[in-house]
Amino acid sequence: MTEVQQDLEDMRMAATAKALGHPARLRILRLLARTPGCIGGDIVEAVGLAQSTVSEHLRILKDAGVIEGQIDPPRVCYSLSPGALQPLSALIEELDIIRSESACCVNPARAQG
Amino acid sequence: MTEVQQDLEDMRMAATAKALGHPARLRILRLLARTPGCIGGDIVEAVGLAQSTVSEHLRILKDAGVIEGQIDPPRVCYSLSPGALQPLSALIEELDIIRSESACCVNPARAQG
DNA sequence: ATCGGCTATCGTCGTTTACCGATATGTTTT
DNA sequence: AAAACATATCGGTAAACGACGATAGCCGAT
Repeated sequence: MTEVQQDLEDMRMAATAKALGHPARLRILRLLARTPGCIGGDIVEAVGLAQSTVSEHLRILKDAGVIEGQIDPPRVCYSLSPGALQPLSALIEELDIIRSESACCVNPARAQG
Repeated sequence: MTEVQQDLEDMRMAATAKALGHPARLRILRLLARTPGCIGGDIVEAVGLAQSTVSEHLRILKDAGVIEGQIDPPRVCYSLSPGALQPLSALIEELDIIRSESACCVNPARAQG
């Protein structure tokens, strides 16, 4: 992977992580994961914020590709985008693997100092 | 788990996700994972930002508990905090599991509509 | 005691976020 | 056509973020 590709990848993953970076949005995601059918204003009630604020959080999640909305007038049915968080999950795993393959942080030359 | 505990948990996880929500910080994490010894200004060079900016990113990562810094004068040796990202990883997995256990988003009553 | 290298903090600036109430949009029902 | 409903967007405000240069703090070396 070239440097530029890596940068783009980083930007996308950072955007995904950023979308998860708010308690209300995590709450929304949990709610969507567990609620099978179309829910509407239920989300508003569940998170305890104004409707416009919740709508904004939903937009952020949608822009990040974490959720999808399908129109079902007069509602919009939101649901998790399957696999959208996979890259982030993979990164976490990757960091752990790389780390454990490398020596500990402490420089060997200093480890005895 | 009580509602309040869940909220606290959400706040912590959101804070972790937020810390990952910037390309420069992902870059730093990858660098730290792969670099065995103590690196210092190398990080500054690698991310291509001002030293003060990088220091700020490091502080954010440290505050979120994602990395640790151990003093090795006149440097500070940063390294990944093992397991710090595990809760986030677990959440992602949890969302996927819950989702796949539930019916699809579409309300059955409307699926044929 | 001073110098030099490394990291942290401060002050600043412009941008973005979070939140809300109010309003607009779009769709079904009456 | 109008009413009812759900969601999106707008306008505004306060706070947080990202970036930088300048400067302060720390410690080893001279």
